[in-house]
Amino acid sequence: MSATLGRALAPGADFGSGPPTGRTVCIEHTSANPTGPFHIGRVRNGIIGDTLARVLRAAGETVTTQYYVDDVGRQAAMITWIWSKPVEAWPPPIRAADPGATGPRLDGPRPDLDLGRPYPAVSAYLKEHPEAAEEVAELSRRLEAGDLPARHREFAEAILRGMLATLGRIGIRFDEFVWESSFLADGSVERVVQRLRAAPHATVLENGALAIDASGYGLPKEAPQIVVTRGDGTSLYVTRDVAYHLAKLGRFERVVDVLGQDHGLHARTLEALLTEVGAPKRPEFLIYQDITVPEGGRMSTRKGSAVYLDDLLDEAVVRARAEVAKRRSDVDLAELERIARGVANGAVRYHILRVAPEKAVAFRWEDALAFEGRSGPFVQYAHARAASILRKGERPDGPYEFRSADLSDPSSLALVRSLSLFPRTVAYAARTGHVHAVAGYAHALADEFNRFYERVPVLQEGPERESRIALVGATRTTLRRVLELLGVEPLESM
RNA sequence: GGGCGUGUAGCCUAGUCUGGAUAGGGCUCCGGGUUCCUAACCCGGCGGUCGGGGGUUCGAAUCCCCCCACGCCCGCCA
Repeated sequence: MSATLGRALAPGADFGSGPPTGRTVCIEHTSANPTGPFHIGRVRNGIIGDTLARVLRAAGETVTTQYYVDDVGRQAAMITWIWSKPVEAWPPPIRAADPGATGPRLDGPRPDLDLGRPYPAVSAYLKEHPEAAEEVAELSRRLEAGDLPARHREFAEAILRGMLATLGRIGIRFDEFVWESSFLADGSVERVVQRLRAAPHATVLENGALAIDASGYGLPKEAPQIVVTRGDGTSLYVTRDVAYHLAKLGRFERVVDVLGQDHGLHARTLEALLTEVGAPKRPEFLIYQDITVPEGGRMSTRKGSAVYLDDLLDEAVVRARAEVAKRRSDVDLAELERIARGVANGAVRYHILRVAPEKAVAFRWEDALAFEGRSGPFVQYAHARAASILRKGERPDGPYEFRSADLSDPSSLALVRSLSLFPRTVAYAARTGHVHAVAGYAHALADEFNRFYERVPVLQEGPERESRIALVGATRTTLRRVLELLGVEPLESM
């Protein structure tokens, strides 16, 4: 007991953190194409990736997060294709999707909405209009040749800016952005192609396309070959991804990619190509399953089944505001708003994190907005209770002193036991990538504290008072730490 | 057809890597709890063929084999 409490209460120490490993690790996550706002399906990637980064940092790793921006593919080409035309010249079906558009609006509060709005219509239109599709294909070829149209990068950056603002609402930020075009510009894609040409299983197809015979890599039988350049010599996405990964593998000791299950085959293809070019090591993949709609199927912007993160967060704030207003007549509007946002964001982040990544999640509003039970607000509430006791005990930040003998009742012992589990939980999550274990631990600790709270009158005058305050101090610190790992705001009151 | 993933009470979920005793939680539902540190809480109750069948083992949700269901992927797209 003394050891656990001592570590949890040590001033300045990060209870639960491991010593620095000296190891550098790159976590690539999210990497959504800049084509429009995030829906909740896409953002599972970011929430898992961001949390993994926090957990690995706590475990002592030196973490760099990267967002890989695809600015040279067909999707990027579609955005530039449509916005390079005067709006009056847009095909009517696309025009109909964004009737208010007058031209590319880059300086609005939501450039991802402004520029991404016509995207689904463009996508649909191209399927039925080969001549337009050919224009986009031609543009795509230009992009890949390094011939970027005047405002191309501007469009991509604007949409990305809007998307990142949304992610920022739930605490997701990136250390670095890596643009796919940079690997074409610096010649590294070309070097990859050269190496693959000389690789053990290289073959040239009838039309001149370069491929790798993948039969030895255990890939599906129907995909015996990995094509790395088209007949016209241009590279494919996976080829450019090899260049990106060689750069990452050369710079970081560990490389982790957070990928949706639909990219599972891509991951194995990438591994095969990295082996072919003689890469010294390989990336680790953290694969998560989709968030589906209750009726089944993935979220789709075009089908109208997508739930946007911003809308979810807005609704969460509305509901949280009502909850806070119900019980806090003592706070002003600004404070009420601050608490509501913290609760709302905590609920949404926790809802995604509570489930193992390999489980598919059927999105339901009432689940995502739950503030009770196994939820973010449940843990936040326990933290707020602890903080409140410490304020009233006039020991918000210590110093804390305890005698083990004062904490020999079952509730205190159980709480200490729960606290002692924190370091190994962090270590486990870091080792396995099972960040949901941290969410589970957070709930278990909050649960144990709530029981303690119910049974032990901490501030009651008596010989145990100081020790009990110390135990609450240790719990508050640990709850704060675990909430930070989850990216959920540790509210001082709610 | 092949590959990958998932299947645990009405619903959601932990545990499966590393086999161990009555399979933990949450939601819903029912019944309690507030002169006392925030009731977004606590206590009790209802509810389980751990997808099915074989096998290994003293012992299987967990390991092996077969099958079933669901999801995703199997482009010179990304």
